[in-house]
Amino acid sequence: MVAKGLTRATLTEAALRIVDGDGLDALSMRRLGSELRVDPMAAYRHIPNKEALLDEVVEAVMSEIDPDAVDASRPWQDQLRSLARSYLATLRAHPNAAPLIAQRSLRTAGSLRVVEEALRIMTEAGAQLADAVATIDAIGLLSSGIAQAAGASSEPQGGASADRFAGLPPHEFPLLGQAAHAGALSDGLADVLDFAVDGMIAALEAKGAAANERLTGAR
Amino acid sequence: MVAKGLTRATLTEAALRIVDGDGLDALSMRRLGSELRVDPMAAYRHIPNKEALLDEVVEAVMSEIDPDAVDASRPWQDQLRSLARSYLATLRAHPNAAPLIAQRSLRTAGSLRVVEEALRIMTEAGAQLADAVATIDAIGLLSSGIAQAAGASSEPQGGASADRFAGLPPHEFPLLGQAAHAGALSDGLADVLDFAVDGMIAALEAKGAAANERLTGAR
DNA sequence: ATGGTACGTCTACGCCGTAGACTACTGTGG
DNA sequence: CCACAGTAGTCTACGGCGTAGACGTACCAT
Repeated sequence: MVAKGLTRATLTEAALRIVDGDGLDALSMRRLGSELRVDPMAAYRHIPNKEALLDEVVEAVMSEIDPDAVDASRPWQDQLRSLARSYLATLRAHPNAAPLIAQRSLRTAGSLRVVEEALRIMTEAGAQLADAVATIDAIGLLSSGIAQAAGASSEPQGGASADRFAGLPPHEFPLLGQAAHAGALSDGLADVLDFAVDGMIAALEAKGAAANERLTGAR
Repeated sequence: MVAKGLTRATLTEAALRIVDGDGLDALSMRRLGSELRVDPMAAYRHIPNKEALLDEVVEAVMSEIDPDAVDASRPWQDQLRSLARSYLATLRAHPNAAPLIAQRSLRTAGSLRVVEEALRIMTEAGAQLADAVATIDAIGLLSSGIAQAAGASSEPQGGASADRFAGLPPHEFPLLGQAAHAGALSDGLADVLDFAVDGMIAALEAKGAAANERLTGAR
């Protein structure tokens, strides 16, 4: 009586379930085994070590992103914004896995489709490849950072992190205190990505416009 | 013969030395003890648990940033750029500690001075507080992400990460392959921050200009 | 039927964070 | 001057971790 039919996919699925439900620290090989009603060491028939399992988890999350969801008929700016939003939304669906993704994001194969798609959108709009890479890097880094921060702040207590800033000595930190009272520090995290993306779009537009003027001999 | 004169500061210093030298995983209470030629449990006379020690390490790194290094006579855009650069430079000096900072950055007191300073620069230039917060958040998140990625990529092997992308099937990922060959993926990480900051500056300028026009009734 | 192979199990090793009892020293009030 | 309380470092031990290596057991092709 062996044949529990364990596979890499089953393991990954269970691992992600544990991480989502009980946090990254809760994911141990022993816990994984008990989740699947199997000896902890059984996993090692399918993965070389825990690192590989974590890679698989990252891969699983990243493959939830659907790069084809963007409407190709919209202007490239909208496409880029939409891509960034779905990237962030996916990460926010797995806040506990965000630290993993922050460390491995660009190195995992699952995100390559999204990256390629974003590069296509921007270069077809006339952007330099290096600028496009910078933009998509920034989007990836920001998204994982935001998802991570959002996950971390909600776990310890409720939303008391804003209160800590609100209690700062107002003479030393007037603006921070003000921002805390306005809720800008805690609520606005998701807006950070939009703001940054808009900013980078503006920069790309400016560069593109300058290049066009140079080409057409205008100005 | 007891009196080794252990203090919180000594512990923090040794901890950071271990992290910088041998990586985050190398920092264990036992290792910390042996580094200071002291029983591992001795640390617990000065800190409640390892979490607190990690907080101290983050604090130590953050306090290396000197927010007064920016030249107040320069335009606010340059001040912001300079602040962002010194933030990133500090984090890059401790790449192994970057994951810690990514998780705790805004929650630690040491970074508050920098944040306050950045908010002051931007709001004095006419930016909305919420936009200023978004900008500084993005700078913090990007910097820690960049420092972390830079540290992670150099540790496993040399710089072979670019080669992995270079070996991708060119039909599926033409732009990624191109970017890899151009070195844009690995070398350009530091430029990402500059690019994003420039973009956000552009956005702030645009918003400011629009607000000014509205105020003066121009256009 | 038999031998090989894939998969799950078991035991054990050396790490980890840290609780709790113990010891040696220091500075203070009688 | 001394007892005594408090402080700082030590020791032992517990439960948990990742995983190496030996061991069974069920299947499949010969």
